[in-house]
Amino acid sequence: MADKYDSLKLSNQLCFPLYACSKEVVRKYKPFLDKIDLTYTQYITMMVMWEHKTISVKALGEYLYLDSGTLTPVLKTLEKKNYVKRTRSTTDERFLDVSVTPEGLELREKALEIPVKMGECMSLTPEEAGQLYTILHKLLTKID
Amino acid sequence: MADKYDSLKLSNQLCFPLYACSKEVVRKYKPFLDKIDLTYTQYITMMVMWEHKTISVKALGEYLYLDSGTLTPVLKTLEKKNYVKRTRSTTDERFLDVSVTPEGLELREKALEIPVKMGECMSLTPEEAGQLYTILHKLLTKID
DNA sequence: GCGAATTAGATTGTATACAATTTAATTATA
DNA sequence: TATAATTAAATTGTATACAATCTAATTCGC
Repeated sequence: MADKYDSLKLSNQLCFPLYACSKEVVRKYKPFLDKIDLTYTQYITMMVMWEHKTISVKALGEYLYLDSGTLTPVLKTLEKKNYVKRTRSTTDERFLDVSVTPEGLELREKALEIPVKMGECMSLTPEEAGQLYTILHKLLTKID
Repeated sequence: MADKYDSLKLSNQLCFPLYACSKEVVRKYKPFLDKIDLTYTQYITMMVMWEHKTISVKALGEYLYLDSGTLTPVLKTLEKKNYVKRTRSTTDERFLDVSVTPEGLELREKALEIPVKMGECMSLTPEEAGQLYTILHKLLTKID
């Protein structure tokens, strides 16, 4: 029953389940993230902030695969919530330094349960999780 | 060097590479999709239309994991481009039937090269592609 | 050292996503 | 069968994403 359009079937795509899975997993985070009043994008931004304390928007964007068009409004929102501070770099004024605030660091404690809860939702064996991790990282580094 | 915050590191997340990969792959489609003047969301919608010819918005949303809030504007755009037609169902007027037009079917020919080109970009071995496919489908079905 | 090229971030415009609500049609039930 | 409950789309509001452009600061080439 093969025909020349088989490659255009949704069920034969690799990209589509990637896209759909990503959305569904992010959606799955929502109830947990609601508890600490963060969106998923704000959450991954805070993850970088917790690890680096101070970082430029450019470097942040490289970690998160996001550009300033996305990050600027996200960082302004996080600043309004008092989780980060934005200051122009003194050595090179083109750079904007983002720093986590004490309130931002406190949030880290409340966020600790999130990876645990999410792991429980994902019902993958450790082998599958490992394979998925390896393949996704290969894709991420090899794609451009 | 393990500390209690390790699980909150971006590099230890499984969801983040999923999210980042999905975005990067969709971005990779752009040059190919630009040639046929479709966005990625419009493209996957047309993929379902090519296969089903006529389908309700509800069924379309189940295939694509999208709700009417997303699909209504996408379908209106595709209708404006003359690729689909939207008609209220006569048997149950709550349903909206979406049908592919002759112009929409013509587009299928031009889209044929897209999965080929994308496959070349993705640099995964057949084993990896198979594993990824299997794991993503498991995740998609098991997550809710 | 100075004009050109580059760079970082902000802005603008377009297109998703999705939760929550609304509207209209259909079905279930007392 | 009249009303309540349910259902499918559309609408509203908020938050991304990202390409393209803009602005200001810095660096490069001569």
